[in-house]
Amino acid sequence: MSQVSPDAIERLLSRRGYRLTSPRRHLLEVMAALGDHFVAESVVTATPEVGRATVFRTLRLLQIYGVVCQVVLDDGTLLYRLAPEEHHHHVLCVDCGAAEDFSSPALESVLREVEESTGFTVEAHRLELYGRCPACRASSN
Amino acid sequence: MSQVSPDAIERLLSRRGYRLTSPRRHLLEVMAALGDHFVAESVVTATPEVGRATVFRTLRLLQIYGVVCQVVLDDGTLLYRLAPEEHHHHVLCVDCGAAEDFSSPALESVLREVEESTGFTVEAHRLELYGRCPACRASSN
DNA sequence: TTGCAATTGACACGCTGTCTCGATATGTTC
DNA sequence: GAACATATCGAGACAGCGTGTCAATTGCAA
Repeated sequence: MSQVSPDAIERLLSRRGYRLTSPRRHLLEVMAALGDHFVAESVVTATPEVGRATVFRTLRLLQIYGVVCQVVLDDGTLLYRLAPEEHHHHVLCVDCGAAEDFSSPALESVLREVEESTGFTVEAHRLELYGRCPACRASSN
Repeated sequence: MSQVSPDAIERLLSRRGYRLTSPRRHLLEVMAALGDHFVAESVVTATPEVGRATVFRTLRLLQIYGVVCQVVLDDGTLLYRLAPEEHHHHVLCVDCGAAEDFSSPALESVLREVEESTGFTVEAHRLELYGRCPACRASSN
């Protein structure tokens, strides 16, 4: 599950009729460099030459196409993340903030179950796990 | 899975050494009256005699004791909800905003699976489902 | 090269939640 | 039931994160 390359993202956007502007290229690079996951504000400060509004607009655009995904922390804080294309979820370390992706076919049956018992049609979902990564667990003992 | 009564909540707080102040009683009543789920701001405006900070402080306190839970909407908006005591999740209707609780024993095995494959210890999680409730589905056809 | 719609940047605004700090009220003790 | 210690409160300024507006700019198709 590796990260999508900035190049691939540019092709995706241009295929959809979006313009490849220099702010957009710039933002993609910066996000790739920020790595793992980041707060929107880091992107804003890392790109002084790109306007605040543009950062958030781009973030939203990329979210729509699944290039960027949101991560909700324990306390409700939102992080962003250049995401693998497949649908996935996150496990977050509450100590060091490390994040890892996972996908779970078994979750599908949970959804099916809920659809039956509630009568809702489930179209999307969000699953975040909070815990401790191996490294932090080792160092805290 | 019925809502905890304001009375029971008061007993819980007093058992833990918290004071039963009149703002707290008042807030509990208002939240119960707001029902289903609500934005923090509704509580603030519904209780002009209680200060803004107190509303949020109380909300946080109640969250810690599991009396109130957060609901994350599709777009990242936070709602609050007087919650049943057991651990549970939400299904939300993206059309009308209706919310329903559910609990899923099957989710446990998903967590176990993730622990094994990632090496993380999972201590908490958050699962929200977004979809359409029976009523909205019926009316949109 | 030109024309125009998409996009941008600057900046003010808005929403949600927090901090501070002097004033107040609660539960306990005597 | 009065006094005390302190948890809690209210007001209001502040902070973080995101959005709306609108004139200026730019990508790109013709």
